[in-house]
This record gives sequence, structure tokens and C-alpha cells, in this order.
Amino acid sequence: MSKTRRIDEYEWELPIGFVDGMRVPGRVFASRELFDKALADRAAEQVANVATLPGIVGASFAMPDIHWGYGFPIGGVAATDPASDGVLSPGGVGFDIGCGVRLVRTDLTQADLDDSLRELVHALGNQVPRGVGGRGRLPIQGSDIDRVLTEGVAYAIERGAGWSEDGQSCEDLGTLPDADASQVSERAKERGRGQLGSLGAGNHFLEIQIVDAIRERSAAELLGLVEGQVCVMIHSGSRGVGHQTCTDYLRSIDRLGNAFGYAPPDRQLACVPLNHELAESYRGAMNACGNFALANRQVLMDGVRAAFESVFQSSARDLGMQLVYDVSHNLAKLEEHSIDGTPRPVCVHRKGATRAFGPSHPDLPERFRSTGQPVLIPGSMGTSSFVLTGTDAAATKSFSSTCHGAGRAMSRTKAKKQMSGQELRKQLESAGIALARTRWKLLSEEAPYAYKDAEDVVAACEGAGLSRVVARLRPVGVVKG
DNA sequence: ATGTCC
Repeated sequence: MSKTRRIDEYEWELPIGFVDGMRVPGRVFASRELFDKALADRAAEQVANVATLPGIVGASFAMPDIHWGYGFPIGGVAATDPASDGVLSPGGVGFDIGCGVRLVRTDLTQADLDDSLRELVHALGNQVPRGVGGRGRLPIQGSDIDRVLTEGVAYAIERGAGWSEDGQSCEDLGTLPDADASQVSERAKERGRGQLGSLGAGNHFLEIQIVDAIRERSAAELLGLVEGQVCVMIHSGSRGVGHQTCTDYLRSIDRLGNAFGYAPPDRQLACVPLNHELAESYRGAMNACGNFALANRQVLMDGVRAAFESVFQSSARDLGMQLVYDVSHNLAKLEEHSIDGTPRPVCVHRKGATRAFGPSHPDLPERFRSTGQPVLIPGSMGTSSFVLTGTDAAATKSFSSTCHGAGRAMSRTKAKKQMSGQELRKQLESAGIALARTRWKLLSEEAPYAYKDAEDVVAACEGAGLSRVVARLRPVGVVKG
């Protein structure tokens, strides 16, 4: 195994030869401390494994929140070139296809919560179905599931869950192109029909947060964020339909066998050439599940607005509850990037990594021309979350990508052994954070000590030039699965 | 992450 090399304060190289068969180097954006963590849980080895994929270009990248995942590390970015037999790999997207984050602003300040925080957390808990299984707020009948999978946010709005302008504040305007509902299995659709507008479990959450530090005033102003303001962050994904779709396609790829002369160093790196019809099918299904995830967060936000309306006896419009932005951090996208100086379409896998277009990116909507694309980074339970913006430098450094969150630092099993759910609840409440009723058994798996510090992660991304920190948000109320 | 095994 070759030695790692420090390239810069926040940039590390895993040279070709770190593992056998690498076509490009691995490159990890991290402080020394975070890079050491990546090496310790063998996630760095996964970065090197990804570098063996056919058609991979540039390098196999990892963000500072990298940790061990299925095949690809979570926090990994890999671009493959269809013109050089590049592949598409479900493991490079993850089981929770389209998982992402949404931030809603309000005109309320922390003082408005003094008498009503507990009531609000309770109301949110009632409006937002959660937990494993979980029935959604908006049941879907028959073939309407195909419309969810094709239209995303637009479908939810048509069903009355939201405002007509909400799509404008979502990545891809709330509807991923190239979605093909006919490539999603009936079994996956059946799981999806009952789950639109449900939070899920694990690290998925909904939080009432206070903007407690502004670092980039003009960008914050553009996004409608001011210090002391109440916001709501939603972290959720495509639930059962995405999980089933990932499972379905891993099985289909497995059935093809080793037909393309690529022997992956890890069976979980199963992949198929982009120009093979199975890749086209998976891509259509993946985008469809991404649309489900977008629609899911839209319906969840509708529940948030309803909860605020009931508690504050005022309309969501009058409360200023505009959508700030919505990002997905588990998708593979066809994008144009400069490869050896020539612009070429490549397939950028982002698994636990967020697209972060800079101010001069041609595909950036006009309204973000002065700031770059907004990026939402959820912290672990009870710790701060962040709003970032993309940089032009990221286009050449990381295929326009940045981090996605705190990143796990301890296994679920180990985290559970440190503290009981009830103990953790007491700790959060003594820190002034209200917690909606939940299943205490699973709570301690999500304890802050089980995660890296999101503050360190976003600082490393800023240090590496991949994004800029706009605002920090502090949680005061938590709704968990 | 996930009807934590069809």
C-alpha cells in the first residue's frame, strides 16, 4: 500500500497503487484530524477502490464528512465518462436515493417561541408521520404514483401541498429530468404509495432552529435569513421506494455477471456501463426516486406550515414561511465538466455529497448569480446546522461538490451502548432543546457524540475552497423518526 | 438508510 500525500492544508492524495487497479488517484478534502478518521474506519480504502471503476476521470474524491458506506464511502464523489466505457453504480448513489435537506424560513424570532416551543414541537410531531414503516400525510392512489415519480414537487403542489412558487427554490426546480417511472418496480411503487409525506428514521429529522450567526451578510439577505430568526430544517429521502429500487437494480446488475471485464475489488462496487440499457433503466428509476424524495420533503414542509398555523393562529403566508432551498445529496447526475481542458458530459456520482455550483456556473439560476448555489448542511442531533454557497473553484477541484453533513464517527451499535435514549433526552432538554415524543430505543444511535462536528466539516470545505459558510443555525426543537 | 430477511 503506497503512502498518502498531503497536497495542501485541506487536501490529501491517495496515490495510484494505494490499492491495486486504480485508474486515477484518490483525493480527500479534510483537515489532518478528519483525514485520520477517514483512514481509521477504512473509508479512505473505499475512496481508492472507487478509483478502479472503468471510465473514472480526474480522481476519486471524498469530502471531509467521509465515512464507511456500501461500496462507495458516504461523502464520495466520482465522475465517469460515457465515452471511455464509464460506468454507473447504484452503490455510488446509496440506498436512500434522493435523500436531502430543505430549509424553511419564518418571520418569527426566538422570543416568539418563549411561550409556545413545547406546543409547537408537539404540533409538528402530530403533523409529521415518522419512524420505520410510517404512513405518509398524502396517500397516493393507483397510477398517481407515476406522477409523483415523474413530476416531483409539482405533483405535491397540484395536490394542494404547497405554494406554486416553492419549486423555484429547489435544486432542479423541484423536478429531476430524465425520470422514468416505468423503470421502477411495482413492489417499489407499492411501498411508495403509502409513504409520501413521512420523515423516516435513522438520521432523518425535522428541527426548529434559530439563525445564530451570519458569516456572509449579502448571501444571507438574498436567502431571507437574519440573525435571531426561527427556521425549520427537514432532512429526509425517498423512503421505501428508493430503498427497494436500489435493491432491485443491485440484483439486476448482479444477474448480468462479470460481463464487462471489470473485476471490482469489492463486490459492492457493482456497476454497469453507462451506454448499457440497464444503466439507462437505473438512471430513469433513480431520477424517479429522486422526484419522490423531493415531493416527500414538499409534503413534509406542508405539514410544518400547518403546525405553525395552528400554534400561532396565523397563515403561513403571514408568518413569512418561504422555502429557502432544497438540495439532494444522494444522486448521480449527467453534467458537463472540463476533462483535460475539454468540456464533456460526465456522470457525477454524489453519495453523501452536495452539488455546489459557483456564481459563474452556466446552469445556475439567475437569482443566485451573485452568491452561488445554496447548500444545506444538517448537523447531528442537538448541534448546529449550516447554510453554505457554492464556489467557482469547486468546478475544477471536486466536480462542483461539497460536503453533506456531520458524517458518522461511531457505529450505531457502539453509540447505543454509551447512553440510553431517555438519558440523551434529559441532556438535550437541559441544553434547552425540546424533543417530540419518539421511540427512545433508537434515539441514542443518533447522539451527537456518534458524529463528527459539522462545524469542523464545513470549515474544512471552506478551507479547501469548495464552498463558503453563509449562516449557522442552532436547534431548539427536535422531531426524530 | 430500510416493512433492519421474501
